[in-house]
Amino acid sequence: MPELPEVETMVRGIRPFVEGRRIAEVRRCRCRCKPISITPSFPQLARRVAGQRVDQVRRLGKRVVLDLLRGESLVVEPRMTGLLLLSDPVDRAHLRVEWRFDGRMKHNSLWFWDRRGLGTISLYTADEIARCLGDDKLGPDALLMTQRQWLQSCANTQREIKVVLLDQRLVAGIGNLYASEILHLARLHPAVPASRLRPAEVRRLSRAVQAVLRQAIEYEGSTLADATYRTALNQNGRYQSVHRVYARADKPCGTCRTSLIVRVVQAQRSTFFCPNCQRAGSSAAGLGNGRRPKRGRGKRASP
DNA sequence: ATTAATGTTCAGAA
DNA sequence: TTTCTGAACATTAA
Repeated sequence: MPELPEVETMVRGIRPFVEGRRIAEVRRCRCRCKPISITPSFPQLARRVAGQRVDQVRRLGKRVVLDLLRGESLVVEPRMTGLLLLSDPVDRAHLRVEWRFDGRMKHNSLWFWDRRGLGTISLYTADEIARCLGDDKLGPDALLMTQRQWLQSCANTQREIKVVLLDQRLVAGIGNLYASEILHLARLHPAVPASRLRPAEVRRLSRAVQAVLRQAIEYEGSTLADATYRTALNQNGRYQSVHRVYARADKPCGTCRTSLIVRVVQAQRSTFFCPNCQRAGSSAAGLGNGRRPKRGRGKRASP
């Protein structure tokens, strides 16, 4: 499930073979699955993109953006099982779209592959990007979010911190897998209301976000048991070997070796955590500032 | 054979 | 305003 590290890995992988090149042709691959969502229609998109040169490849939250020299942008949203590939994939059954480039390099095509088909491809003008993916729809990138921004965002909502991490309007890039890993590293219980986190805890959270995402990028993302996620060159990610909690229900916690990892459901999605390392009440025992009840804001504002 | 589970986003409801 | 629910989809496991 491509989250920030996987999408960043896609961007870095395809960049050398895509930036600066001219798109000769866009083709829809024939597969018998239902067609994925393409905006505007595929023929229109293909016509507007053919002959255009790619200026820049970048990541916007969990999306890959190909800025074209003429000013429009292709936005690829992998969602659950979407991938960008440079090398001809083994499973051709779920290829969706191919971009062919002019010239000859080691790789001359870019494919969008998507087993479940929830992914989308859109061609946007600059206006449309601002409207559909602007600051009101997408929070700061998780790698750029400051401690101050975390403090502010956490103070503003009573929702459980795990659920908050998944809210792309608050912070862009974190998904279900990394949310669990981040909270484990930060030693925070996933069900704590965000507004109840103390400053020291928010600081741990902010640092854990950085640490987990950076290392996950270094390891080129997580390829789970179903082997869906692959890098652009069709390699496995390696961060799954670092996972402490995700998909490890009933296994011993690798950190404390005392408790078993627990799976709970929050907002209809699995959360994994260690009930020993991630206690609901106060943790941060050793750190100065031992206040606890203060964090008021508990009562509803009456209208 | 049916059913549940998987996770991201968005529309629409509470 | 804020938070919650279900639909979209393909595949696998129970």
